[in-house]
Amino acid sequence: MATKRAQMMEENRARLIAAARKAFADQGYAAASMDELTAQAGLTRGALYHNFGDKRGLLAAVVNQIDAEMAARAQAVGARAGDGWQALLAEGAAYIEMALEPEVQRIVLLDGPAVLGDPSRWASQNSCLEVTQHTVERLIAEGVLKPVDPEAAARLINGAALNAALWVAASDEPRDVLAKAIDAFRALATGLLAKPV
Amino acid sequence: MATKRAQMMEENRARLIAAARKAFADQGYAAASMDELTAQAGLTRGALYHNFGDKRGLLAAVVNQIDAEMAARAQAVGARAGDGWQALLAEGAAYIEMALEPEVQRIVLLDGPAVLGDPSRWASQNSCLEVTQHTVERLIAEGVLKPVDPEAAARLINGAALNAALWVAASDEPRDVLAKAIDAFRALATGLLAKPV
DNA sequence: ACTAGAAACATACGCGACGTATGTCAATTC
DNA sequence: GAATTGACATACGTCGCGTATGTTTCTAGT
Repeated sequence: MATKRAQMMEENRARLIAAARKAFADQGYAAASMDELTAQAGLTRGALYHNFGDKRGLLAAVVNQIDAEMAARAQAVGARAGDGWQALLAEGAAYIEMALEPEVQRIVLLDGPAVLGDPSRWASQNSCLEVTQHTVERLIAEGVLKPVDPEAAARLINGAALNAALWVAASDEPRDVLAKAIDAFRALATGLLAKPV
Repeated sequence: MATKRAQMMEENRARLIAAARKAFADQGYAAASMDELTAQAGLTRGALYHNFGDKRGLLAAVVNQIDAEMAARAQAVGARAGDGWQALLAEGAAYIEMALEPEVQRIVLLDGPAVLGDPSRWASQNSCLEVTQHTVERLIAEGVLKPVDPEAAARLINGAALNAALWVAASDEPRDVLAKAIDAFRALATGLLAKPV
């Protein structure tokens, strides 16, 4: 069993993170109580401070988990698309749609940057961003995109997408607004094409 | 003098907002103490809760003030540019540069959305966004831009610009990175042109 | 196998901050 | 000129984070 101790610890960490995802998403980071949160996980604050150091540490762990899931989903969507250019558009649309989920929005887009600082400074620096950047790099190498800085392009693309998602989520008619947002996103993205259509 | 009372109240409001701008920018919203903040302004929490209701109300007032200043600056930059298209690019670059200021970044870009929710829901709905949207609408009417949804385009443009600014500010070599960001921004923006260059 | 040590977690406490309820004083109005 | 309104100060209750101390269980060395 390779240390029953470490196994229990990993399980407790997972339960705390799961409870935190729910609490942070439902009430927001500031309003979430560590006592309630840990009780929900069947533990106490002692476990929390031992595993994550402080409240911010717990948020960081939660963000990393969600970020990894998002990156995996975006990559899957991109892989399913035909050529690289379609993949980039598909990934962008995927980000917009993912950002509609309250959990992603509240934790990753609102509280995350405010509490942890700019995402580029995060330890596991934004897997989402890396996926986009890799796609951009490949397309530049293939001559599909203009030779812009890959990181800059990836940042702007993701920034536009995520901001659009906040707008869509806050609107009264998400379906209409989502269509407009994706439409405008595709238009913007064509600005990166080496040979405009 | 039209009521000395109202005059004093307006002055106190201004002093509180000024102290709050400094405190929120320096320490962040969560860490800023209302006691210190009000003392800095030569007042007490009584004045604060009477004028702004709660801590969020004070932040909202601060955000509105900064937002208005930013919009005015962007508009001035845009007016100074030649044609409408150049104005749009200039405004975008102006936003990126404004977002480099710690006050704007911390208060408007990080804490603002986290505490007050999505900017589109803010009472004095984002003057910055309105300026960009008006510019876009004019350019669409003139046939310079593709007929996309103006609000969507404005949101994406601002989102990209502000996100780029966060990146620039967090980087180790802001000058280099700023150039890359503006470069990529201009490339992206050309995607909106009806007749690509 | 037994003991010693450490680590994971629980419990108890202090500190600080927000929001409210009550009090006070100045300005406006009749 | 007196009363009332309202802007602001003061005092208090409550809550939540972080830390310091205690306890129990698992691992390791002999």
